Amino acid sequence: MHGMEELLAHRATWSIAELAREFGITTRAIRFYEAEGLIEPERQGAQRLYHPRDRVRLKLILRGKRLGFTLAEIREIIDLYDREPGEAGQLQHFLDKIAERRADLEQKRRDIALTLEELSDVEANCRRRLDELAGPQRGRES
Amino acid sequence: MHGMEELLAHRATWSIAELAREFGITTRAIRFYEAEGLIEPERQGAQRLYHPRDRVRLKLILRGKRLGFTLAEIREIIDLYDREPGEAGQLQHFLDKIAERRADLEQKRRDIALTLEELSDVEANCRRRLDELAGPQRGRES
DNA sequence: ATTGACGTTTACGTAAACGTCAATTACCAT
DNA sequence: ATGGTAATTGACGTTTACGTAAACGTCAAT
Repeated sequence: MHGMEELLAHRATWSIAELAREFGITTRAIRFYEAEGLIEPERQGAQRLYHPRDRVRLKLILRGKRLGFTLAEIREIIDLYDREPGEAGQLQHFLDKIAERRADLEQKRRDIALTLEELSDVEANCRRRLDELAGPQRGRES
Repeated sequence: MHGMEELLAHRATWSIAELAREFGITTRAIRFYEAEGLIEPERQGAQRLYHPRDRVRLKLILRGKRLGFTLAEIREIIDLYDREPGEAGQLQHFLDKIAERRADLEQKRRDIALTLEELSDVEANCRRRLDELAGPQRGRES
């Protein structure tokens, strides 16, 4: 009944160590993402103070990483998310970027589907052989 | 009406340069994959000769890379594919490996779904603003 | 006053996945 | 025989994404 609030998202700010624990990464990594321009925490003197916005970005970064995007690509994606203004030309270029990302993601999705299918095949073979090893005590089972 | 057969998969063997062209990678990369134990082409003296099996593996490698797997992970996956024997303990350990891969892929799938949704939101906002820029010539449409 | 926990910057190290020469060698056509 | 083209190995360089260590500041508790 204590320490719960450290895990929940109610609080408005976090220290670097808290975020590191929460996301299972090192503080070094978090500072590195900042150096790469992916997050910009507030400063209280020398200390960094992370706001909900930074937490969200961290989540996006980690998700991007799971998908195999480079930090540069992740930055592009994040930039797509929170950009407000937009003259017509910019917006069109913007839509193009989105289309690129989407194509990439859909390729990945196809790749995943294929791999999952193949894994199912492999697994089926595997189980069949396991049955063959376990079963032959009594001829065969149906 | 010539050179077609280089693109098709009928032929039984390929040179390293042919495969490099076909898959859009460098010969250096192909040799590197071999050094990492991901493919083992036949040798004709000094030359390498690639068989259909090697082509398939190259495809798997590139697919794995698109999904952000490391070469070590890709090797594990490939090893899952073409392994014949199996004592019971091995087979179980094997099924565990498959389960791990599957979990990883399903996480990626969720990540992709989320990202695609968010991209759709961003795109919708973007189009709305484009309309706002183009539309106001005549009050508003609808 | 000191210890400990946490934070900071700066700098160098490292693993992965190739790229980029360089120096040879093999094969083919003229 | 002689280019020209394609292949080989080996060595070193490069980028990405941090890890690791050093050297120091800050603050609260003992």
